[in-house]
Amino acid sequence: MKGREFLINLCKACNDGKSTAKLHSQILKTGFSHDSFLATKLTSLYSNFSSIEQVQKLFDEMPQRTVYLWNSILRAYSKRKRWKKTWVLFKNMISDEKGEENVPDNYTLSTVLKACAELQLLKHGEILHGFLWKHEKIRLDLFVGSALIEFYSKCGEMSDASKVFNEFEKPDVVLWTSMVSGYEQNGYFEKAIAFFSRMVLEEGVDPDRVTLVSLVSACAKLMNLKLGRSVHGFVVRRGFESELSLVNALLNMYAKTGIVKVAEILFRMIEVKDVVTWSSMIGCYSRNGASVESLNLFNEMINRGCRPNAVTVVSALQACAVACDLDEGRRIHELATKRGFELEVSVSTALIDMYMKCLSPDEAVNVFRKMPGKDVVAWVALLSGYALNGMANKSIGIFKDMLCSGIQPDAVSMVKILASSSELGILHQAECLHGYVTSSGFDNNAFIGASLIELYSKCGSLDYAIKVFEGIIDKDVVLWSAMIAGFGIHGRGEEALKLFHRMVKSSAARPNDVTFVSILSACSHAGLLLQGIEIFHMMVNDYGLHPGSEHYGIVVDLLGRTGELEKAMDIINRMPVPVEPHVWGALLAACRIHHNVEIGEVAAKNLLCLDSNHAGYYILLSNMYSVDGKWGNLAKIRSLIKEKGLKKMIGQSMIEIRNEVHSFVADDKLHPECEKIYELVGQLEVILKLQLQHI
DNA sequence: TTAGGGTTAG
Repeated sequence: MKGREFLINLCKACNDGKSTAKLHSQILKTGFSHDSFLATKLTSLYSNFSSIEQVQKLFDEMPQRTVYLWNSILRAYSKRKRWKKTWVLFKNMISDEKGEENVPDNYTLSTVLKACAELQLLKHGEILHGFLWKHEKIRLDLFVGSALIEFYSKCGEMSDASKVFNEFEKPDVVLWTSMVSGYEQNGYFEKAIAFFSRMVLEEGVDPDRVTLVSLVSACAKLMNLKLGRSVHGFVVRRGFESELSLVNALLNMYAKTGIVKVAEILFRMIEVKDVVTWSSMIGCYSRNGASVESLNLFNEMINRGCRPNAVTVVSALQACAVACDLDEGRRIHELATKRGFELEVSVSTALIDMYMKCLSPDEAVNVFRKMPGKDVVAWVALLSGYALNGMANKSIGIFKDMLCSGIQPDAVSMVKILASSSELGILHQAECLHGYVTSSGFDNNAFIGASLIELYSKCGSLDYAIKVFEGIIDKDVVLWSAMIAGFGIHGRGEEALKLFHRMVKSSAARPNDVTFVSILSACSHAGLLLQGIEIFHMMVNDYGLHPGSEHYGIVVDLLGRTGELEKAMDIINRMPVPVEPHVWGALLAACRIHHNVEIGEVAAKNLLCLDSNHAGYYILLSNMYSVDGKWGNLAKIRSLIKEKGLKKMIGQSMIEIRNEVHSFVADDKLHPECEKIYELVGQLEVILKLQLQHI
């Protein structure tokens, strides 16, 4: 048996494909090819160093198939994430006539359960679990236990995962971690944290780096920066800073909670970055509106030789969408095509979103057409994109097509569909969608409720909006804000104020920055100057909120409408946040109304510095000149518009006849064209809504 | 021969 021992030693020395092949030929030469131990060793060596085809070939040639050999081939497929094949092989294993000891053991079960988890084969996994009831020794193996927990949590069955966990008297850190991450991945973030606390405080189990990754992810999802920071401290104390997955999780936590500066410092401190590190930081910038930084980092990543993956591209495309940078978006599209992940659902969807936000709907539609597996997110990106590009009339058709394709909307998509429909203002359509919401059981969703209120408000039916609002018992801040905004857009400022005070006095909801946008603009539209200013002070002094450019814009609008142009100018000069174009725009519009060319020119100058390609602002300025008879200046502006080739999107009118929506350019020909339609349909029931829509 | 983890789209 000397030769066998020699071969076994040779196995230990094998560290690449070449030496494995050499060993294989020696085994064949020395006549040990029937030795099941050597065969298994050889299979796992091939599994490590060669292609799966070679492993399979070797397996097929084996005269005897022991459970060890089966385990080796199952692992070879599982390691390569070939889950379907792993499952099929397992089925072959249990019905194999060549096998002598083909009863699956703990190794087999943990590998196959993983395949069931990845393939979401709940029933199959449950049968395997049933089989284990007769084999306690295997069932209580820690590896099988963690595989079972992972299987149940990937199938969304956390109560079953918990039952498995409770069977273990002394679960190890991996089992505890499997539960923590199971809860985290199924959206039970509080439970994940509670489970972690139990593990550490009650059971005295020392968390390792993997446990901490799941914990940090839960903190990020809950925006629990306090706990997250303390975990960061723990990571540093324990010397886990070199664990990239953990640092990436921390980076992501700061990114998600909007602490960009800290994320930036952490990012620069990471010496060896991987694609996840880069993608997280690029995504951090995109989500926080820093599109220039995001795209610069994307280029830096490529220059440093790190290959972007689909996730990186999605984040970079978001930055293009934020910046309206169509050229850069197209370049990234090309890159995605070259790298072969253009057709991945998330990439295609991000492309649709980018093209739509860069106002190039045709390119978005091209991407959508090419997509192989359109899911609800892709459909909704298209639908919202049309609304954004002033073609909300197409949205409802897309929604119908989506339902016909068997795609069911979720809560987020319902919100988007309602928002797109609100661009049209067709009451009949709103009622249909409301019916759909009710029949699909989305009634109690506060976000959907708020969208319905907005939709009915924009369709002119404030009564329906109030009905929806009063019908929801647990009113949260989103709902209150939506209703206040509803009163606001109807010019019913007093009622908006009344509702705001009711909210403050009689509800648990605390007004946030959005609520203040709603109430301030309600005051502005109704010309309630004093009340508006009072609300603004309340926001700062009573609620400690920091007004953004949007709030300042409304205050400027408020002062501007009532002719307080100097005061408005003063507010702008003292703004602690960057002045965005719309603030100067509000002042310029006010100057036009009140014929103040002097301040108007200051506003225009600043405005055009910030955004020199917005045709609307030039037109606003030229209108101001024409009202005041400054024809020379007017001519200059007009020629500047021509020179720059700027075009203002033309307003359109929509008319719905039966179930068809028709749009017209809103000029003098509008009415005759409408009449034509009337003639066309004769005595048929016409018109639900006629609305001038500025695109 | 075996385990648990980090980035993305509406």
